[in-house]
Amino acid sequence: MKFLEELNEAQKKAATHIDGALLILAGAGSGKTKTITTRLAYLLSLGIDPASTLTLTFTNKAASEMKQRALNLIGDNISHPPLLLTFHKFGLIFLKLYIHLLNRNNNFVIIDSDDQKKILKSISSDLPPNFMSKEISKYKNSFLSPDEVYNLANEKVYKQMALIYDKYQKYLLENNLVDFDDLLLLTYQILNENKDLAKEISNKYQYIMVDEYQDTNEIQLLLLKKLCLTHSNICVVGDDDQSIYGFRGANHKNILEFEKDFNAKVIKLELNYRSTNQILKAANSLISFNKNRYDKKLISALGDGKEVEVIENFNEVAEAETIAKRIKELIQNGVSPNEIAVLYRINALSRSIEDGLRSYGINYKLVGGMKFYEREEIKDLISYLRLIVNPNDDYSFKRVVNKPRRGIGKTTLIKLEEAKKDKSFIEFIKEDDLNFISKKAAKTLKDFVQFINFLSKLPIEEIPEILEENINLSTSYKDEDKKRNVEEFYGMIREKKDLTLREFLNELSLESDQDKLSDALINVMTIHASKGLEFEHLFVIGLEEGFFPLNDADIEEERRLAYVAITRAKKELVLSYTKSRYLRGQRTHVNKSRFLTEAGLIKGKVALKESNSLKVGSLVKHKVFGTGRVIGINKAGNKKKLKIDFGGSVREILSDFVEKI
DNA sequence: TAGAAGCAGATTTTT
DNA sequence: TCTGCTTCTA
Repeated sequence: MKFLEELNEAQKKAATHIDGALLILAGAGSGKTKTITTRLAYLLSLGIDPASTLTLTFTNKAASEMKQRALNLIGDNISHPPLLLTFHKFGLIFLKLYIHLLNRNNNFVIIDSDDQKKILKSISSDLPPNFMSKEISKYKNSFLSPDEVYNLANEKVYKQMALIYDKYQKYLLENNLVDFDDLLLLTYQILNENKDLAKEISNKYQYIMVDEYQDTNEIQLLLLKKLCLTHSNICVVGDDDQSIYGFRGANHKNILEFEKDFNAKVIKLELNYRSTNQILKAANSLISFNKNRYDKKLISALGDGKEVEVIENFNEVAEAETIAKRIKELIQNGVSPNEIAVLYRINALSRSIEDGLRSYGINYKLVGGMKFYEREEIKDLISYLRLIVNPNDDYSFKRVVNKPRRGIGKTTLIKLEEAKKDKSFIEFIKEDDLNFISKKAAKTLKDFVQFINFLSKLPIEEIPEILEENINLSTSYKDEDKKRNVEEFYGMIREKKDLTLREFLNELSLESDQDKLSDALINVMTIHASKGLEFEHLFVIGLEEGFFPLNDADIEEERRLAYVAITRAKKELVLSYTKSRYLRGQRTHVNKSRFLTEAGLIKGKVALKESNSLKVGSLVKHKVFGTGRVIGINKAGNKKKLKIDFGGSVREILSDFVEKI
C-alpha cells in the first residue's frame, strides 16, 4: 500500500479509518480529494467488495474525477469499479428500480429547473416563476403537502402558492415527470415507507462516503441516515467554512452537527498545500469573524509568500484597466493564462472587467454562463426527443410545434388547447378532424404528428439524420454558434447508440457542462463558480459594501464566500474596490467592504452588525411544534422573539429555538 | 402570424 | 444597461 505513504499524518489517519462514522474537516487546499480517493483505494485494497461502497458527490465531474484517481491508485486488480455518483443519479437509479412502490411507472422523465419554471408559469402567471420554484422546493424539502402548505398559509400569496403547488404536483403525476427535488425526496419516501427495503439497501452499501458534506440539505441528511440504518460506516468530507449554497437549500448545520448526528470521530486537515501563508493569514483572520463554525486554522506548507494586495480605484473602468494591465504584464512575463483568474460576487460585475480585458487584447473565458444543454437550440432538440419518447408531453409539443416556423401560432394553439380537453395535443390531433382551424394548419399539425410517430420507431443513432433532413433546425438559426451547437448535439446522440432514447434523456438532464479548458485563456467567473478551483494569480473585484457583502441577510454566508474566494489563490492575491460603481444605468458611491478590515488587510474598526435572515413570511421549523410561518418579529433584549403561526396556532418563540427553512 | 416597439425588473445556482 | 416579456401593427 504505497499510496498511503503519500499522505501526511492527519490525512493518513482519515484514509485508514474504516469502521464507524467519520467527519473529515478538510480546509481549503488541504488535499481533500487525495485523502478520500486514497481512502477508497485503501478500502478496496483490504478486499472490501467495490459493490458495497457508495461514494456520493454533487457533480458528475467530481464523481468521475474521484473514480479515476481511486482506480489509478489501486490499479486494475479489482473485479468491478466502485460506485461513485451524484446524489441525484443515485436517486435516479433507485427510482428506476423502486418507483413502482409509489404506484408510478419507471418510464418517468426528469425535468430541469427551466422546465419547472415554464410549467409553473403556465399554472400561474401572476407570481414570479423564480419565487414559485423556490417556494415549492422549500415545501418539498420539508415534506409539506399542498394541503399542509394551505393550512400554514396566513397570507394570500401563500394560499395561492399552496394551490399552485397542488396543480404542479398533479401535472407532474399526470405526465409522469420527476423534478430534481423528487429524485431525492421520492427515494427517501420509498425507503421510509418500506422498512425491509431500507434495511436491504443499507446492508448493500456497507461503506458510504460523501463529498462536500457542507452542501447537503435536509433530505440528503435523512437519506444518509436511511443508508446507515444497519451500520455506521459513513465517512463525510467537507469544510463548514466553504458552505456557500445556503440559498439553494444546503443546510450549513448538517456539517456542524454531523459529529452529534452520527456519533462521529472528527479529523481536521489544516495543512494547506495550495496557498502561501500571507494568503492564508487573510483567510483565517476573515473567517474567524463567523460564529457558527468549527474552530480551525489553515497553515501553509509553502512558506510566507507575497503580501496580499488591496487596490483602490476611482471607478469600475479604472479598476478594469488596472487589473487588465497587471494581467497583461503577468502573461508577458510568461505566466500561463489559465493560472490567472478574476472573480466577483455577482455576474453583473463581469461587464466592466470584460471590457478592460478586451481593450488590452487579453483573451478570457467566462466560466459558468449558459450551460450547453440549457441553450435554446439544445432545449428545442431535447423537446423533440422527449416528444418522441412520450407523445403526451404537451410541454414539449408546445415548444417545438412551431420550430422551425410552420405557421402554427398562438391562436391555433389556444383553439387546440380548448378543444382537446383532457387529451394530450398529439392524441387529439390524431383523432380529431380539426375542422375548427384552417385546412392548412390542420394538415401541418397532422403531418407533424405523423412525423413524430415515424421518428419514434427509429433506433437512436438514426434520429439525428432524419430530424435534420426534415426540420433543418440547424439552418433555421441565424446564429453560427447555434448551428454549431445543434451539430454537436446530433453528434452526442449518435454516440449513444447503446442507450435507449429515454435513458439518454435522463442522463442528459443530470449532466452539467464540462468546460473545455483552454490554456490560452484567463478565467473570469463568479466566486460560486470558482469553488474547487485554484489559480496562481487571483484578482477579486468589487469588494464594496452592497456588492460584497451583497447584503446583510446572511452575512456569515457572505463571509464564507469571501473565504472561498481568497483561498483560491496560490501565490498572488489582489483584492480590489472602487469608490463608485456603475450598475443598471446608475452610478452609486460605494464604501469599501468590511471584509477587507476583517481580513486584516486595511486598518479600521470592525463593525459588528450581525443580523440573521429571518423575516416575516419565512418558513421555520421548531423541534416540537413543527413547521410554521413567521408572522411577526419583536426584540427581546438582544434576542429576537418571533410570532409564529403553526397552521392555526400562533406562538411566540425566541429565534434561537427555530431553524429557518 | 411574425417582427417591432414598449416596459418592468434585475444575487449567487453543483442537480 | 440589458434582457425578456407583453402589446402593437403590417
